[in-house]
Amino acid sequence: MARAATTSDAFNAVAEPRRRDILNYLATEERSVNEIVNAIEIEQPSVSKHLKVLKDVGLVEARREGRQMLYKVNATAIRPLHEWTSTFERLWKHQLLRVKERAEARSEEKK
Amino acid sequence: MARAATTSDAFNAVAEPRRRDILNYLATEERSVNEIVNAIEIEQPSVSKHLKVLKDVGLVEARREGRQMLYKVNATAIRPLHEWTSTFERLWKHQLLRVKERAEARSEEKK
DNA sequence: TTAATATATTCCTATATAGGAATATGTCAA
DNA sequence: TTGACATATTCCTATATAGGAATATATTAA
Repeated sequence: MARAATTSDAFNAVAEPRRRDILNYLATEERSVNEIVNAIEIEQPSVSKHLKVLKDVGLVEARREGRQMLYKVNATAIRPLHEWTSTFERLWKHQLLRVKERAEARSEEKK
Repeated sequence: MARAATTSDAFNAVAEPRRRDILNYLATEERSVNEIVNAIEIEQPSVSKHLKVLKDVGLVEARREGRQMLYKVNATAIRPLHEWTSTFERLWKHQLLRVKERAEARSEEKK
């Protein structure tokens, strides 16, 4: 079996760094394909293909305006990712706390 | 060009659902490979391979104890993912707020 | 040493890309 | 209609899996 399709869910779609670049760029505003092409440095066909993947998993929405297609982020589709990572937040806070404690213990020893 | 390696970063490693299953299972406690195999329903060689990927990107740490290898989550490696998704939090809260507002406007019309 | 247990690795194959090149489709203006 | 602009699609190929099967390695106990 091969890897799951990039369009199988937001996790897979977002694994590709270029697609995260696109989402980051769209975070502030709705943009046309050409604006994306100019902002990120990728060929237009590649951008269109990435946008298709993002659209398939609901991470972006598109609407036509004249000759242009305007894309914007559908942030709610990113939420499951955020929520999954949140279940580990308690753990890394705990981890970082222990790192800090150890550092303090070490500086205490030196006194 | 093919897709980036699963070991290229946490985003790619975590795209595979089985690996998220493993991380979820390890979230509560350090576990041996066999415990993982029994908990998740995957063949042992597959589990070992997934663990290798997770270890390569620093998502888990391993230590030997007798014949067993004990794995635990390194939660700090999940943090970049959490942080990236957080940049969109403002957006989905805004989106959900507007959905709510529209619903309220509709129910107001009906009165 | 040998056997048993625990885990890792290798070999195999079907499958799915990502990007480049070329081309198709869609929309507007003259 | 025709040309120009904007975007999408198709075709191609190198590459990287994920899982199954078989086997290798490591560790302990007898």
